[in-house]
Amino acid sequence: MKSVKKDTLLEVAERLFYEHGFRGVGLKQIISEANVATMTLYNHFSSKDNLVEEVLKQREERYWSYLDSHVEMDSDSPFILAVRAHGRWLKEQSYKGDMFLRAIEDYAGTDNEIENIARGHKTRLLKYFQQLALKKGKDNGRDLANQITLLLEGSTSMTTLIGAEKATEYSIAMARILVQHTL
Amino acid sequence: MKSVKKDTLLEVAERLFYEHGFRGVGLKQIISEANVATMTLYNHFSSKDNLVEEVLKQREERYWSYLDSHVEMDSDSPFILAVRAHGRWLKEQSYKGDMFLRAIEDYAGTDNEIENIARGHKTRLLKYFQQLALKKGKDNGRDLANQITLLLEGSTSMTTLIGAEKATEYSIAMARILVQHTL
DNA sequence: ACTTAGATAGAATGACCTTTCTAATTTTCA
DNA sequence: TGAAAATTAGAAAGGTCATTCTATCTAAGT
Repeated sequence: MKSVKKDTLLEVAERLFYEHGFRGVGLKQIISEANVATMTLYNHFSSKDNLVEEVLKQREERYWSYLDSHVEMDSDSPFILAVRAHGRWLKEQSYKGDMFLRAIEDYAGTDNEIENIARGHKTRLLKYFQQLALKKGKDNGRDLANQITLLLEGSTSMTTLIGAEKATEYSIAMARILVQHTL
Repeated sequence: MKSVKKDTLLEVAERLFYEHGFRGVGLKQIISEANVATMTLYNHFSSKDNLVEEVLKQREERYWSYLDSHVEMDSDSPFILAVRAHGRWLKEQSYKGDMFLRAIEDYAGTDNEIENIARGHKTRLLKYFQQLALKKGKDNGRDLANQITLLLEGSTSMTTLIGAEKATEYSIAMARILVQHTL
C-alpha cells in the first residue's frame, strides 16, 4: 500500500514549501522535481491544500521523534535537554523560520484544516512543557512552560538572524537561569 | 507633493499584506479597497515589489517611533521599557506574527531589495540593544542585546498562541531576571 | 499470457495574476 | 479661466495557477 512516489512527493513538497512558502511553490515545480506525473499527485492527494496538510503532519512527526530521541524525561534537566534538542532541529531542519507558524499566518481565517493542524502542533508543545513542569513538581508549571516555549520560539526566529548555534546558546543560557530561578 | 491617494494605498496595502501575506493579496484587492484606479497605483509605485518595499519602510518607521516614544533611554530600566513597548506594539499592530520576518522568508533568495529592507530592520534592533547595553556599562553587551532581542522575537511568535498580554508578561518577567543577572 | 491498477505525458480549462494601454474625466493652481 | 497634471474605468496582453481529462504505457500478480 505504501507508495514510493507518494513519499517522494511529500519529501519534495516539504522542502520546497519550507524554502519558498506554500503560496510561492506551484504544483508544477513539485511534480517536476519529484519526477512524477500530474495525475500521480492527484491520485495520492485530493488537492494542494491536502498536500500541505500531509506535509505538516509529516513534519510534526519528525519534530517529535527528534525531541523524544534527545530528551530523557527523567533526567535532571529535561528542559535544558529540550531546548538543546530544539537547537539541533533548528540547525539541521529549520534554519529559516518555522513552518507551522508560517502555515498559521498564511491560512488563518480561510476556514480550512491547515491552520488547525499547525496550531495543534504549537498547543502540543505547550502541553509537553506543562507536563514536564508538573513532573518536576513546580507549582507554577504553566508559567514555566510558557516561558520555555517562548524561548524556543525566540530562538527559531533568531536563527534567521544570527544562526542556529548562537540562537541556541542564548536560549539555553536563559533557560538555565529560568529553571534555577523557579526551583 | 504628498498625495492622499498614495497614503491610502500604503495604508490599505500594509493592512492586507499583514493579514493575508504578500503573495496572498492581489493588486486588484488593494486598489479596490483603496478606491483607486489601477494606474494610480502604478503612478506612485513602479511595481508590486516596490509597493511591498514602501510598505515595509513605512512599517519600520512606525515601529521605531513607537519604541522611541515609550523608551526613556536614560531611565533605570530601558530594557524593560523596550520590552513593554514592544508588547504594546504587538497588541495594537502585530497580533499575528511579524511582517519583517515574513518578508525575509517569502523573498529570501530571489535577489530583490525586499529581503534587505526586512533584514535591515532586524539588524537595527540588535544594534539598538547593543548601544543600550553599552550605555549601561555592561561588559557583555552583545550577549545581553542578543538575549533581549530573542525575548522580543519570542513574544511576537507567542502572541499568535497565547495573546499579546500574556506573551508580554512572560517576556518582561524574563527580561527582569536577565538584567538583574548581568548587572 | 491476461488482467488490473497505477503511472505516464501533455493538452484543455477557467480563474487569477501583474503590468500596460487608451481615452475620457476631474482636480489643481497660476 | 485655462493649461497641466492626476485620476478614472475598463480592456487587453501575457503569465502562471490548480485542476481535470485524455489516451497510452508499464508493472504485478494470478
